[in-house]
Amino acid sequence: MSNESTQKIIPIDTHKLKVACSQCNLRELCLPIGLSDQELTRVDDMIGSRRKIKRGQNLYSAGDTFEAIYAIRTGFFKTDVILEDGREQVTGFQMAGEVLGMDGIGTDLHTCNATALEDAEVCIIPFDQLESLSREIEPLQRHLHKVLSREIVRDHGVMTLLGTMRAEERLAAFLLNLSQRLVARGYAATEFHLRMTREEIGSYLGLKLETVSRAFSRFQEDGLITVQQKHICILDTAGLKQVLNHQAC
Amino acid sequence: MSNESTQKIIPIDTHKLKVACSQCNLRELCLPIGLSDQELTRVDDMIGSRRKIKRGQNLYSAGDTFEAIYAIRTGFFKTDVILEDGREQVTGFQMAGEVLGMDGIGTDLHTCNATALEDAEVCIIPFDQLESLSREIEPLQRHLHKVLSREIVRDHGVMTLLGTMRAEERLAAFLLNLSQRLVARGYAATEFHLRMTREEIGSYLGLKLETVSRAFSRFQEDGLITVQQKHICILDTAGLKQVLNHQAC
DNA sequence: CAGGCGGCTTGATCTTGGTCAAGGGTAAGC
DNA sequence: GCTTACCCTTGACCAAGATCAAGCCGCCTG
Repeated sequence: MSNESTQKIIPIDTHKLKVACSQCNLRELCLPIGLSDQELTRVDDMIGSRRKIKRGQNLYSAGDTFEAIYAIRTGFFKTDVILEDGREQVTGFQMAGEVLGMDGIGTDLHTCNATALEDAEVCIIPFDQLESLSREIEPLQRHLHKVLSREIVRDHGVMTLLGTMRAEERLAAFLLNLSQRLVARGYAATEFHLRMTREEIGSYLGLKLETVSRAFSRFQEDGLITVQQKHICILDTAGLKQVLNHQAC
Repeated sequence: MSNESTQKIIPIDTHKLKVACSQCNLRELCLPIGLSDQELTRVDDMIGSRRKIKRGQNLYSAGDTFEAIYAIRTGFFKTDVILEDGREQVTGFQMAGEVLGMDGIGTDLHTCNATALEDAEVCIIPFDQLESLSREIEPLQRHLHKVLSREIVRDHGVMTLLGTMRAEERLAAFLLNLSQRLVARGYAATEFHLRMTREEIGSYLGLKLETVSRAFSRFQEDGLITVQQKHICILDTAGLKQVLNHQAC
């Protein structure tokens, strides 16, 4: 993975270094399958550049003019909305292979902040070029629509979580979702480092950080997981799923 | 407005009666502005038929195969997700000029139920035809993307409401949002009939029906609104907005 | 017109999660 | 290596909203 970068001797401007989509191991997450070589080349040409974002920096902020969407190559992000009175709502956590910035299409302004929770790199997908290309490449168009739609469905899931679940159910759902997405990327399902703080988890789940902390402790007491700061091991996936289905009290 | 229909003497099968988009007074809500006559004709051709839905019936249900999205001509809908254990989360209320069904694009299956809360009529927009046409008509493509994106942003708003607001703030936000959307359709801003039950409002807002009822009563005591069953008058819009900004206790 | 039902309101009580506070661990910076 | 700052945990207490319960209103149906 990091072979490429550690072996390089000659200094290269990585911003200009082109890692073609056609070569990217995240391809199946970002692009439709079944594109012809020629079509893939055109996609490669569209994604002209990449951008590195340091931990803590914003990829974009609410109010920025919308020009592109972003495919995450490496790193981990949160998106959030800040209310006038300062309250924060984290609307999602995004990892490699996922797409950021679609909130801006509707108004040509970004409506939320996207912040790197660890050093990250994204592919910049200029949206007008994407629209143009997807008018010509039908599978690309279809894929874009699917990505947009899945975001809507994902949001419905979060609404359901916030509207109907109690604290421990929410955290169980959160851990299981994270685990599942890591598996899809080839990582271990049961052991991982959280990139976000308890407060950010709490904001996402509609809970206070103390409640998140207590729920972690409770899960640990019950033998469902082990917690050491941000290092989580899931010991009993089935048990976590039961927490989810155990509705009410 | 209703001149057209009241003046018709000859009985006509309204299912076959074509009310062209080009003639529809909701056009500016469904379609981009600036289409040429020729383009509008092609859109008219695409939207082949309409469908009436009786109060209480579903336009589509979770699990149905996805084939079309729907533009509401008349009536009022709710969309909801039912969890395995029976819990319901209402994900939105939709009125004339709004678009339903975009949750199905991602998986080719609808992921929620769309239920008419009053007798309704929708325009059926076959999605493959819409994709095809939007590959040719750039403003149509752009518009579709904006509609999808705005749905995402709307969902973020609901997530914020569910994640950070207390009961009375939620209800105030709900009433103001409803009022604003009615105004955009030429209705009175301050007086309207709720089409949904307290329980459905509660599900949408992540509250129990009793809490919704109490919040209504509280607003009435405070002189912000009058409530008679489902008939609402907003007496003090500014006051409701203050409830929203008054954060915490 | 009577009866029944669905939906709404209101009160009393309980529970979950929020709030406030103290203390400890870890990692980054001097 | 020490200090500092951030993050996390845990406890005690509190309050918002859920739950349980009773009764009412208005509408639909027979």
